[in-house]
Parts: sequence; C-alpha cells; structure tokens
Amino acid sequence: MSEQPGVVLAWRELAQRYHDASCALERELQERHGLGMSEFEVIDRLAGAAECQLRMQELGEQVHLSQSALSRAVARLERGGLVCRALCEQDRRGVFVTLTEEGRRRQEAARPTQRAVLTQILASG
Amino acid sequence: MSEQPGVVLAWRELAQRYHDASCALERELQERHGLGMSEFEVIDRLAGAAECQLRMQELGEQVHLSQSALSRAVARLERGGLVCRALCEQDRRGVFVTLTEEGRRRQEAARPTQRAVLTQILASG
DNA sequence: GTGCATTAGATGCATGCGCACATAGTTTCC
DNA sequence: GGAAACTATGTGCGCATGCATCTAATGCAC
Repeated sequence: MSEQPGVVLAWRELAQRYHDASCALERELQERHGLGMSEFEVIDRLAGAAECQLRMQELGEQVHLSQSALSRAVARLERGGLVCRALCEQDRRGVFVTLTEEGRRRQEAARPTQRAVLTQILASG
Repeated sequence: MSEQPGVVLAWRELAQRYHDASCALERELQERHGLGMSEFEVIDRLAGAAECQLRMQELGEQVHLSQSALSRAVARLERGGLVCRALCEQDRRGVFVTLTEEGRRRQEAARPTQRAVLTQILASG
C-alpha cells in the first residue's frame, strides 16, 4: 500500500473529470437531441469550418476517433440526413463531408445543451 | 463560425489529454503486459486496498466502469487467474474480489510502465 | 412467518469502437 | 507509360461497453 506518485493522482483526476463530463454530455445530447457525443462533435466541427465542409481526413484530425469510427459516424449522420458526402473532384480518393440545413439546425439546437453541461460539470471541479 | 467560449476550449483540451494518455496506456499495457486499461485499473485498486481485497461495489466506486462492465472485467481477470471471487458470508449477495499472487506480480510488473507512460504524456501538455 | 421493496451482482442484447484488411485513386521513379 | 509505393476511405470482425433485466439475498412492515 504505497503512496501514489503525483502523476498517478493527476491521471486519476483527469480521468474522473473526463468521465463525468463525457457521460453527462452523452446522456443530455442523446435525451434532448437524439445525438451521440461523437456525432455532435462531428457536426460541431463541420459547423465551425468554412462553408460547413471538411475532408474526412481533416475531420479525423480534429475529432478523437479512429479513421474507421469516423467513417461510420459520418455514415450514421448521412443516414439521418444531417450531413452529405460528396466526392472530391481534384483528388477522387477524397470525400467532402458537408453539413445539411437540417444538420445545421440540429447543431445549433444542441450547442446550448453542450455548453450548459460543460459549464456545470467543468466548473464544479 | 463564432468564437468558442472558454468552457468548450477547456473541454477539448481535457478530451485531447485524456485520449492521448488513455491510448498510450492501453497500447503499452497491452503490448508489454497483456493487460487492458480497465483490467490494470482493477488490479491496481485491489493492490492499494487492505489485504488486496474489495467488494465489487467498493471497486465500482473507484473505477470508471459501469456495474456490468466491472462484472465482466473481473470475470476476465478471474479467468486469467489474476483475481479470485469469494462469497461474502455476512451478506451473501456480496462478492469479495481478491488479488492472487500472480495478480500481485502482474500489477507490480505493470506499474512502472503505467507511471512511465503517464509521466511522458502528462508532462508534455 | 408472509409479502414487498431494496440491494448486490450477473447476463442478454444492441451498439460503437479499433484493428486489420480491402478497394480505389494518386504519385514516384525508371 | 507502367510498376511499385503511397494515400484516402470503406468494411469484416471480434470485443468491451452501457442499458435493461434477471436472480438471489436481505430487510422491513404487519
């Protein structure tokens, strides 16, 4: 039963805060807007991009998802009509993901929820 | 394309740090010791407990896992011979989880890896 | 004691994830 | 210009997770 060094305590606190916040976010976004955390993060990043459009790869750099998880998250959003995919004509391997009108609405509707949850959880640390 | 308020930026940084650390931990613990992060966390908490023994419920309060995920993590560890389960005689609904000798060895072997990874990742933030 | 609410833990199920691999398009080098 | 290496993305698969639910044991009321 030795003393835990500072780095382990810091890690435990980091993990605690992350879990508190991500669980609260997941729950609230799901209940009030029918969005998972990953899905919201994708449309939130798109909403912050020029013309609400990004390449898959650029999205992948911003979002904490593996390439395959991102591919499926975008597929779910596309099925739901929140984004659409378009081939990139310059590099035909590439895919542009664009927020639809509906996607933009949903993102704007969900954003206050995200901020409220984060403010409440992260402030109480 | 509005400015992100501080709380969102704080959240993104928190998530980034958590992901960096948890991915590195997961990878190193798996490669060098055949342990998942959840599994290591369970045996690490047990190693820090009196007589290396805790009730499932106490374990659940310390570990960031749902009750069902914990139940399965302990089941995996039991199959691997790192912990054993024992009925609690006072309250026969309860289950004591105890670290075995082998479990203790594995935890002690993996602890330096955990600390090294955390030191490296958390320091570089 | 008998019945009912509560608690501890396990399990069926659906889902999202990462890994490895497949596919298609592009660049490089000769 | 053709083969080989590289890049961007999608997909099969196995696994861990959370939710809801199940079972067993305890406690409480009467």
